Amino acid sequence: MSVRLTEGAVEALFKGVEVNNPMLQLLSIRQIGAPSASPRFRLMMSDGQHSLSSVILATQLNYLIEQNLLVPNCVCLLKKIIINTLADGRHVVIVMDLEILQSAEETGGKIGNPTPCSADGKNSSPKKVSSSTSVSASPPSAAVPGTSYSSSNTAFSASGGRGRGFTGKAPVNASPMKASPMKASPMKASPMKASPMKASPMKASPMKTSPMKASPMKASPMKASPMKASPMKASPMKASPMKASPMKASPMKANSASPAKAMSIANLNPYQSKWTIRARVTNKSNIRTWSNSRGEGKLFSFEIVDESGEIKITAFNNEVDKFFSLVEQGKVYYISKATLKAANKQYTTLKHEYEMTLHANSSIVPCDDIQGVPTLNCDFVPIAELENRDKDAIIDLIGVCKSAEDVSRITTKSSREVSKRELSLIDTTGKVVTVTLWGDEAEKFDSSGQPVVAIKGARLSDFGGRSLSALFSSTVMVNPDIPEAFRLRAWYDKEGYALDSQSLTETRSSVSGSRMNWKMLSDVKSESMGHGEKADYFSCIATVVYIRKENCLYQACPSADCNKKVIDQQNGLYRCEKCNRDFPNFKYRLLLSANLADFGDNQWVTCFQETAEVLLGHSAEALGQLRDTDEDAFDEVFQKATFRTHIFKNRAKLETYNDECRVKVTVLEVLPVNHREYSRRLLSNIHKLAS
DNA sequence: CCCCCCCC
Repeated sequence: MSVRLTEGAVEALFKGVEVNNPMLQLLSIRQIGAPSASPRFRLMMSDGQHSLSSVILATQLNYLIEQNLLVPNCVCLLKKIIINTLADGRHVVIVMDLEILQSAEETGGKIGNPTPCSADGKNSSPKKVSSSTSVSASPPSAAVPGTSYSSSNTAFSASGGRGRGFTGKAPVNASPMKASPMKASPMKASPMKASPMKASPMKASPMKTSPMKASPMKASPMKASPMKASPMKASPMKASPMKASPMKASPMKANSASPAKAMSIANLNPYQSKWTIRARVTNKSNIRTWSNSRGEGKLFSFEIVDESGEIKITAFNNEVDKFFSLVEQGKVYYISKATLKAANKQYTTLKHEYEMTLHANSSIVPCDDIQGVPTLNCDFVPIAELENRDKDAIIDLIGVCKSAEDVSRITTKSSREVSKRELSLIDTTGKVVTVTLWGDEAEKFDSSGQPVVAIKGARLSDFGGRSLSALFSSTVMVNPDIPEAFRLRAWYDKEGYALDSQSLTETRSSVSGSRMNWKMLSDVKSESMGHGEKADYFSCIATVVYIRKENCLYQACPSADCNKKVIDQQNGLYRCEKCNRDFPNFKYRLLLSANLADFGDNQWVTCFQETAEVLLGHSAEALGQLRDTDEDAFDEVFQKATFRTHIFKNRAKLETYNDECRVKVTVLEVLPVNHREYSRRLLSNIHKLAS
């Protein structure tokens, strides 16, 4: 079988015209520069008519040569190339990604009799281009911002383990090449595919991700106080990241010596130095110092985002002095003349192949034109879904901070002191998860008012089942100005707060701790609980067998701290004796009597407002409305709450009522039972009964 | 050129 080389492609490339997906034959390989751990290979490629020797293989493809996959006479599809223009006007083609479509054996020798392209005017009569790749040199002026390259198949498209969405540009395969000869080739099954990146990951998800990405976002990351002065504001993202501009569909485009105004982050690479990007700072670190055998110094780093992707930037020493105060979280800048190097995947949570280092000539200029520059790309994972995610996954999460611990100091294994604070976040899945904040973020966090908290890039741990930990690279936002946050706020205030929510994180303080004084209901009588001077506190796992719905609601004084029952004056006013005032309104409060049972006994208990709301799964206010408007629905609430099993934390105290002494049990907290705890208690009780 | 991501 034979493949068809892309006629005319070599001549086009020689002239600096980009060709999308040319199919070329490799004629020879030469190592250039000093031998090193990462050598450079120069290739001579042919289209059957001409040959071109100014072709350099990007080092990440060196393995193809080392493994003898890329050998003379094989036929390659160049899937991503970059054309660099040298000072003297010559062009160098960097091959970023290629696929070997036909082995040297299959090809069986040199195709045609190509003559070398050289600067001596050999190319004065451009040949007609083969139908498989229309070569048309667009004028440089046609370049648009962010598309200084023709797009290609797979290079730089999103892939990898990061769960969050990536608003990268869709890969546009503009190549008219249809049936890939590869399909028919026996090579297909072999590891000849040169692309180091997974193919076609883009179709996987950008659209299914949260609407946030398509929305303007005003966030207030805690770590950035300047944010308060300059709220992040972004114009809406293009609704469809999958849509390609006509420009990008152009199979070829002239490589401009003076690059277009803005390059996209996803296209940044070490092989081209003349670029400017326009991007928003999303995650600025503090200044850190280091001291090791190689020396000492200071640095800070930050991450930037544009509509194509994200990249990390680091500044050292002089550049720290120069740029630290200029670079503000949330602001947009033009950035140019920085060094690109391979990202150390061990340390980055971003997906970019490269990261950036600022140097003496680097330029960072604030940019007022923020049109189209997105803010954070978050792909929030529902809390219930965390159970199905792998340990160590990097997760974006949003939830209402139901509760938070006080900040505490811990000492790490390496004897460093650090502050930490644990938050309990809940979302509409009704599940709760513990998130740990560290350092400054832990100290500054204010949980008052149960704020909505969004975290980009937290790490999932399997501690206590499932829990999350903020990283240095995480961004924590309190009450971010995004639709998800508004939705969560409304949901929580309406119903979420009254949910008998279950935590994915089992902590000692919540349930399984030694602080729990576990009892069976029969112990209340047999141990004469509540008979002492002080009340007895105990916990049990029990099932609700009856809830008295009569008189469970009362009309209470509407003032904030008064829950006194009001007297209906029958004139539209309600009197609070305690406040000595008449009010035009009241609030509903719950005071519930329920009968709980376990295998040994049953017990009447009292639930006040908060515990009653959890038990019934509705707010007192909602129940009051329901009783007044829909009695069937009201009854159903009680039916649904009956025969449910929970953990009850209780207080037992002897009370005298109408000259009769009896133990009153008040429920202080209702917690969900998980299977593990249930089994543990069951075993413990069996032991107790047996002894 | 850093690379710390911690604790129960």
